[in-house]
Amino acid sequence: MNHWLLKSEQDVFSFDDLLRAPRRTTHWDGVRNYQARNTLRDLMKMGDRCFFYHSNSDPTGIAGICEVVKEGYPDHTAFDPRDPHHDPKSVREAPTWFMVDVKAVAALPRILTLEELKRVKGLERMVLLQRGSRLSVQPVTAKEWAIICRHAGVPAV
DNA sequence: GCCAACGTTGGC
DNA sequence: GCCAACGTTGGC
Repeated sequence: MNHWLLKSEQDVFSFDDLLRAPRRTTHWDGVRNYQARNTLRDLMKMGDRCFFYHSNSDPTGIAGICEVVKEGYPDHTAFDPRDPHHDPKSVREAPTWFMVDVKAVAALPRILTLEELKRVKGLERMVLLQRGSRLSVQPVTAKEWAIICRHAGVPAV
């Protein structure tokens, strides 16, 4: 099983929004970056766990854990001219952009803020903490996952 | 293929 | 709101 981190702005779609969604599930649409697209399309597998991170928020940090419940499939919002994420270059016959479905597993007992994560030993090389890191879908190593779960006081599953 | 200009992300 | 870092676009 692999682990990932997904970024969302709290006031656009928060972890609480995911908890309130039907079946606590949503499709992770709107990603328009090729590296993140490759991860969504090729690497994220059923049951993989993801940290749900609030970027550009107050506070900024990891709010909860979710899991992949549907593997990569075309992001239909790219086909819709009225959608803010519309991309005319992506067509149904040859989609450019992909998404997965994720389901909420549990909120963390408290939000682990970015500031706090920066001080946790063992996370120095985490993608999230690298200078200028903007990837909205990114890998988390098994070690990093375990360290963060222990820090949050939740089982590392 | 280079690279300047531009738009976006996201921490602060 | 500012601005550094990054990815993409497009002229050449």
